[in-house]
Amino acid sequence: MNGKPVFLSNCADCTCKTSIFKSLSKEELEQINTGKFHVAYKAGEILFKQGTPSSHFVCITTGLAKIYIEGYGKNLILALVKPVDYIFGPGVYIDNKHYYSASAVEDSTACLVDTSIFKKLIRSNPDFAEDFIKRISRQTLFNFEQVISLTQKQMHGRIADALFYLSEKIYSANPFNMSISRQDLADISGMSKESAIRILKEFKEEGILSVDGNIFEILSIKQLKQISETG
Amino acid sequence: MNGKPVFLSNCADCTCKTSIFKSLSKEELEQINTGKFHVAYKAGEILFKQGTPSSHFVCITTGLAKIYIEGYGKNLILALVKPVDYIFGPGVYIDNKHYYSASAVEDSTACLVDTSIFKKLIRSNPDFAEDFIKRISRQTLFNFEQVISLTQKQMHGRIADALFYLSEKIYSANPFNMSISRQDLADISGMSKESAIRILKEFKEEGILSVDGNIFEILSIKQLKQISETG
DNA sequence: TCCATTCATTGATATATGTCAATATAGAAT
DNA sequence: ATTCTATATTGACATATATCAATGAATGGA
Repeated sequence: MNGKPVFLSNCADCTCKTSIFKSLSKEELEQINTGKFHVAYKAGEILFKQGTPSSHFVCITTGLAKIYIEGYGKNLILALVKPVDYIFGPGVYIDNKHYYSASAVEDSTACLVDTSIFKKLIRSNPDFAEDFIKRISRQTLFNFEQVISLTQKQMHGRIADALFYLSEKIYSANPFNMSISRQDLADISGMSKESAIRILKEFKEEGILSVDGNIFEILSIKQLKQISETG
Repeated sequence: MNGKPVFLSNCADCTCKTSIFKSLSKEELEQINTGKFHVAYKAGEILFKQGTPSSHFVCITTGLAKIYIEGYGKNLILALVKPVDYIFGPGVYIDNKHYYSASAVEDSTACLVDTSIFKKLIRSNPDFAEDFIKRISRQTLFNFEQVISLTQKQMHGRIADALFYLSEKIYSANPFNMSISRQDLADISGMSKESAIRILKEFKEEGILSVDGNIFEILSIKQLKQISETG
């Protein structure tokens, strides 16, 4: 795909579709289309809050959002969500509650689709169901990596992992524009923001990372990988 | 259900079925039955190893197993699995690899069913698919609790959580026979075994817990809950 | 029964990490 | 420009936790 995804009010032609919609027929996309909302959020605004009823599937069409668990006094960022990816929490199939909160990190737009339509399609279209299960599975694997990083690595390794996550998975660039705050970086890495800042400083001093305003560049991928590995 | 589940070579009549099989018809159970293996493991034996191909769905019919990720120098126990529950890792829908290892904690027996049969049923039976998704969702919620406990609570809170997990979810008893080792307890709680032992000692001294050989009893659920809450 | 091996326990010590407080910087608003 | 607010940075300090080493207890073979 070349060029930015373009949002169209008609799902069938819209290029902002998340990839799991590819197994849906025109008529099925039409069903999605019917019960759809398109909303704009300013940076910092909350999309939904942990504990509230979850009625809609959320697809991020532009910008960047974070999903995070509000824990004991601090937040843990489970993931950043960029276009075109969707948020569909585990509560939907349990008790229709959100088990994490989501907020916009950058100005963002999102498409909301009623979960009942989604669930109906999972029952009626086995390809779609399978794609959905694959997607959950991939998310679970990501959670595994995350929990191992958070519980078995020291701070340097965790920040290294977070930097790779940002560069490779989120911004898909190496000098990248860091649109998240230091607090967010800390909430990804499971440490205090002061600690996160200190590690960044050390990386700068060792020439592994350069920071110019909000432009981050990983200067030595090899060294940083090494740090990630050795914990 | 009263009395112990009884294993029968015929799935349709066997009471060792995991609850998600309830949405399967007799013929569908017959399919499961055909490609089935029933195996006995001695305590300590490995059921499968992280990184190996995952060809079978594993249902624990007697005993107790642990599933654990082999991380950087130490293990993290993701869950204990008791009868009648099954193990079906996220790798099955990604690359047919195990992303965690499993071993028997007590002498155990298990039924193995080829994953392809399982996947076929998910495509053909929407109720079964939905039950499966519900099950994964519940597991994800459990992972969330776990990661929050591990990353945001101090050792006392984490051991408290582990003790509740054992008493409520695994042994379903209050004076309970602790069949797992201190190392396992530590691997559940994400700390060194020495630290785990020290916390247990403190709980004993404070009269919150009694330990007589392998018999553990939570003496003050209230105080222990308190410790779990305050992190 | 004794030995050998694993598991549990305890103490002493080092260190990774969080907390608190102070200051600096940058953006937004007036 | 100036003030105001949120964010970023730095330092000093307290402490939670791991590591290392030694010992004790329990378990299973021969």
